[in-house]
Amino acid sequence: MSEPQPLILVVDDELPIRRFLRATLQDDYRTVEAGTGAEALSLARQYNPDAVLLDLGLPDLDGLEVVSKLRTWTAAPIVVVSARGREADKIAALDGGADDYLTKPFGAGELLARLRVALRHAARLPDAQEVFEFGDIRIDLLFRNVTRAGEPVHLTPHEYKLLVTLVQHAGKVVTHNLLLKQVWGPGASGQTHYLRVYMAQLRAKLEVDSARPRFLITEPGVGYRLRT
Amino acid sequence: MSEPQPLILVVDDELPIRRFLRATLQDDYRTVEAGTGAEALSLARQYNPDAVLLDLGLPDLDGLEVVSKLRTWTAAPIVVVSARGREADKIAALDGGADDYLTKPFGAGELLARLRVALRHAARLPDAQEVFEFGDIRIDLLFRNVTRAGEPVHLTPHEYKLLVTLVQHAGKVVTHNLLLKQVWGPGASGQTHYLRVYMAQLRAKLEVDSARPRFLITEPGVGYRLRT
DNA sequence: CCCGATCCTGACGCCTTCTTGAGGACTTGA
DNA sequence: TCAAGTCCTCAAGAAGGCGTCAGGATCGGG
Repeated sequence: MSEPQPLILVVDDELPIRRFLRATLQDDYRTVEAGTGAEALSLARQYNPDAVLLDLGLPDLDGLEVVSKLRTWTAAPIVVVSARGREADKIAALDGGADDYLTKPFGAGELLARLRVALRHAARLPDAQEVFEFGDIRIDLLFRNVTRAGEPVHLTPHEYKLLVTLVQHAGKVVTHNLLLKQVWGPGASGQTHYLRVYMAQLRAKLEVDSARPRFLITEPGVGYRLRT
Repeated sequence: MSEPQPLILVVDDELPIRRFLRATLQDDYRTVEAGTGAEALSLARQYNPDAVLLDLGLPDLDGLEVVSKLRTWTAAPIVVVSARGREADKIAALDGGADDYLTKPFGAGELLARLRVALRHAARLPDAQEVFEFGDIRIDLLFRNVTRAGEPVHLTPHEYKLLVTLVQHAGKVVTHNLLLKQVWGPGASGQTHYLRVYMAQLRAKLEVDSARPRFLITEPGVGYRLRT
């Protein structure tokens, strides 16, 4: 059985360019096309593409916003295509979560090669798990849902990010600095007090006895760990 | 335990460019430099860098050959930097195993951003399992877990660092000064009493008979050794 | 503009960990 | 046998990390 062709979400508001991209990709990939940022986000949810080809110049949303919105729930590679060639634009996009940045005009061959690189990277990743369960806790990364014994648990943004970071390293010790960087961004290094406060809140919401946690384990002097 | 700066192998035969790259990288990374392909391969083996920055125009080997040779044994990201901007060159390099391709001239900011992308990808790859076992003791460096006969053993930060240092030189004698430097940092030189106290604690937690240690061996006047 | 949710910050007590010291055992060589 | 150096053990006080709580600042939606 041959593998199905990867699915690429193509996002561009100009029809001629979409046509060019479609023609370029059609031999090796299946494509889905969106003309606006909102449409892109909706189709991405719907089709869960293997990669996204994204033009930054969209009529409704800023391209960077699309990138960061996508990044909240998917690790699929995003290749940005843009007429803007300024270095600051490239840096913003790449640091914002894009995996590559191509400046128009570019050759079809280079686009395909860079797309192959992106898909190569994605293929090496372990399948991104979307649902985690431990005890009576259930975490759905796709829908940003957390339930305990079936009951929905409301988490604030920081609490949720903290939990996700722990979940993504399930079983391993996650150092204070890594947690701080993931949740509060770089520059929060050393503010371990944040972690104490938010871990306490997470425990209050998820643990039976927050004084004797079963899952959210403290590793003194090092960090925290999610026991599976 | 703070995370060390990533190590970048910089390969370019022109000294001024190497200097430029070094200056660009020096705030965020440690660098190793090579001027030829052969040197690059040898240094890569020796240092196992987190990423490689490679100029294709080398005096001895073809740049593509360096890429494919590296790819036979390492998955570290390779960012190609080249004066050749022809599309065919880019395609060949990217399909040959490079992860990105920058055409000179390029901005320092873009280089750094693309390097961050490359390292971000590498960080998501599954880590190599690092487990050491001797007797009924099992040490998992990745999970920071220590078990004895299957039962988890709780170690304080200093105890754990001390054990890790010994494990990393398993079988060999580790001098007092090296242990002190690794665990207590520079400036603790001469405080061998620390070692006595902490070795005693380790033995109490890991050995059957701490008076007759099977693994944590004293080398009088020199240091300690982990017998395997 | 107001209100609620969320985030930051500080204070406090508890507990673990680290440091330091003292005493005794062992080894080695004179 | 003695002396000197090195090592082990035990314990107590100091230091620092952690959990908890609550007040006030800040943010965002209505």
